[in-house]
Amino acid sequence: MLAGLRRQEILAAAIHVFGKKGYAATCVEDVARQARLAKGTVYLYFDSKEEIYAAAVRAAVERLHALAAERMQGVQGLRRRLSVAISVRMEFWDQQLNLYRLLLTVGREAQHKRQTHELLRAGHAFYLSILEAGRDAGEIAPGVDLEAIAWAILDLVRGSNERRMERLTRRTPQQDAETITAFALRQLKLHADPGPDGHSPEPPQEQP
Amino acid sequence: MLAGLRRQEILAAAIHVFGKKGYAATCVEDVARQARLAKGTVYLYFDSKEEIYAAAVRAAVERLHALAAERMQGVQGLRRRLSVAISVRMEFWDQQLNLYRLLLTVGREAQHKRQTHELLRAGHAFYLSILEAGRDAGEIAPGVDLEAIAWAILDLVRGSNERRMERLTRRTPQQDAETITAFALRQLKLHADPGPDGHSPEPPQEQP
Amino acid sequence: MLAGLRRQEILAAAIHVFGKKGYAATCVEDVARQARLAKGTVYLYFDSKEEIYAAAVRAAVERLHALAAERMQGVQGLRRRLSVAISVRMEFWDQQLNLYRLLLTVGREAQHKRQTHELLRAGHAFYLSILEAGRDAGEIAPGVDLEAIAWAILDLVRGSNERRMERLTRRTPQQDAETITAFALRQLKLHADPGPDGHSPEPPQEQP
Amino acid sequence: MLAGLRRQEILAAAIHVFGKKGYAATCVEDVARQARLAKGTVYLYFDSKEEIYAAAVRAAVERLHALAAERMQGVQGLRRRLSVAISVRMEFWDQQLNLYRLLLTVGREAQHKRQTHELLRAGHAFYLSILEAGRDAGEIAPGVDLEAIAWAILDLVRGSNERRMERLTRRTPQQDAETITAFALRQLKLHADPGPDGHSPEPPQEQP
DNA sequence: TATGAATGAGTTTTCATTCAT
DNA sequence: AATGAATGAAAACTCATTCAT
Repeated sequence: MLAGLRRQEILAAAIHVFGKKGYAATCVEDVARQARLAKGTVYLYFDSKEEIYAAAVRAAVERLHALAAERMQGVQGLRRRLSVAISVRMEFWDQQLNLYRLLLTVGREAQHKRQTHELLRAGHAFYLSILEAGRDAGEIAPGVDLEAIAWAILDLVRGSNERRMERLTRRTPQQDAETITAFALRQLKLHADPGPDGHSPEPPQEQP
Repeated sequence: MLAGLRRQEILAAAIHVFGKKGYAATCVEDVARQARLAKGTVYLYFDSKEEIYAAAVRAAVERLHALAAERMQGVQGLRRRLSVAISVRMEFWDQQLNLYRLLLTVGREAQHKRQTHELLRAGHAFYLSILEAGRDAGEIAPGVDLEAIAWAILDLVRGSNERRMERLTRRTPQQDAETITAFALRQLKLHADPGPDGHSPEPPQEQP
Repeated sequence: MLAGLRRQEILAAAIHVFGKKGYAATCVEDVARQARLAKGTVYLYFDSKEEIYAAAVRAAVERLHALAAERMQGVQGLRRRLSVAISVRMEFWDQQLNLYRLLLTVGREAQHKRQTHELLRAGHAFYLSILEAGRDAGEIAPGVDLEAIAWAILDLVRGSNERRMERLTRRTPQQDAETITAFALRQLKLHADPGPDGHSPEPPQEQP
Repeated sequence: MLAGLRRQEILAAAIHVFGKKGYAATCVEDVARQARLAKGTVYLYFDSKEEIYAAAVRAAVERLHALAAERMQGVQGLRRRLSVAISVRMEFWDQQLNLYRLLLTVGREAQHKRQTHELLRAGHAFYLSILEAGRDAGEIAPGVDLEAIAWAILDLVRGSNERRMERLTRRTPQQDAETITAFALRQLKLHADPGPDGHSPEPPQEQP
């Protein structure tokens, strides 16, 4: 039963070429060639080009969720949890820039809207749950609009990823993650924490 | 000689259908049908499908820049200028959601990268110039990373627009603009100003 | 009644552009532009693109026949008549290289075969009648295959014109006409005549 | 792997329909239909309609050159060599009248000029080399314009082929080849040779 | 008469999908 | 399971012809 393996190979190939040339500009033969298979073989594992795309997205999202869950294990405190949450998502997409690009392009075509919305909502829910846990633990004042902040984090993470993808920035995912975390904490009126190694990730910059 | 008018009609039709179905999924005949013209007629006014897209973007950008310049006229002070800058861009795109969608989708196709980058850079430069003017006027402390904040504003504006476009939010562009302005001011360590009508756009929310 | 004049102008324009770009590659608008008219106007004078071509050929052929008849007026003797006949046709086409090109290309398309055949037959008949008159006058021995020689003259004239048209030769129509006349006379077993200015157009070159 | 065979089939079909209707008037679907294939299949073997034409010409020319080289093998003496050279080319094209027609039509379209020139030059060079070998062997007097005679042979061969193609003559290629050879020899001031079977291919016809 | 905007049939080309081997 | 030749629907683009002004 190598069927599962073959599927993985094809998905990896699909992510690669879809991400590089875009969905419309990529033909199934490109995917097959990248997977070192014949065109017909791809159709033994997937019913259509469309399905390949859907499966690729689904697989990536599952891996992201698994990775995020794993990395969040045992991390305590709002500051630490938010920092890890932002870092893990940024680093994950940074490893998958081709797929990320794919999501951004293809995800807007009318036919893929639904799937893209799911993705966005899932990302939003992820950050929101962390923030809400912080509020429930009393770390955040009750009046703050956590929904808006969760969306803002999503927006900032996406923008950073995109600039990196388009080579409009030289910042590393780690640097961006720190900056975004600091931004978020400032919105939450929390002081930036001193960081794991005892010094602040960002100078206080307090006005006189 | 209604050539100019016809072009406008075709552009409007193109923005409509491109925005709805995406660039790749739309055929020139769809555009023609929307404009109540025959396929061939479209080619009397544009050399190619590609050129229609380019013209649509160009026209929108010019209108945006003209509108922004006009609305910024005579607005003084960092807080006011930033607020207007964010509002004008949000409202403009809110009027042009189909075109905005078009930019987001098509703009990622490899062939349109360059044009999209120009657009992003122009947006970034616009916000940055306002911030830098504020720093030069002594309204912002010198150590703040204005580049990062300009990018962040861009990201947040884009995210807001997109959520409105995808009906993931019920907030108005005005509400979002206020929130983003407040976010930005907080990053800049400025106090939110009292607003033109004498009450703060956002409660102080200071932590105890 | 300028209708006739307009037709002539359009035909001249058509010959120019058809000859330059070929029949298929030329669109009616090209013809109209060359004639400094609008596309629709051309259709007031001709029913179709096809008809323009037919009329252009017909007009040229009529002019050729008129010119040939005029130039042959009063020319006596086989040698002189053949020389003039070859010269006049070569020079005529040399003035009309674009139309000549047109005949060569378009004339082969299935739909124009009949017209092209007429043309070839007319050319053949023209040379043949001169040769036959020479034979009837006792200038040519009875056994010679005049039909074949008439075709040969046609072939050689066409080849010369074509090489000139394609710039594969630097010879003038006059030089080529002399050479072909000499070739023909040699086939007819007549000695080349001394020419109008008293010296032979070609050295005798008799074998020792 | 019948790819080579399919290509041949498509080329044969293309030569057939291009030759019949002309290049411009034939659409790729016509070629496909003649080859009993679907339109798309043709594009598996050729990149464009243009390439089909080019390949057809190339293939024919290669076959012609191979055939000519083979048939010239071991043939000695100017008379014999010239006779074989003319015969082989006439017979070859007589077998390929459709392709010949194609060359004549398409070859004049502006875009194919270069290829057609090559063809003409190659034909000219072929005859010229035979004539020059004859001169070098002392069989031809030095003053004769061999270039012009080589062009004349080309013109006459072409004319004969064309008349046969257009059914304007009933002569066989062999008959025409003999006549043209005799013409050529007469221009070269050589006596027509008695032929391989002991009788002259053409009655002496000497003038009294 | 003259115009040129509009039309839509026709052409080249691509590619997702099928299926005989 | 794997292949890749074959298919034909669909798309971009052209241009002869018409017709309202």
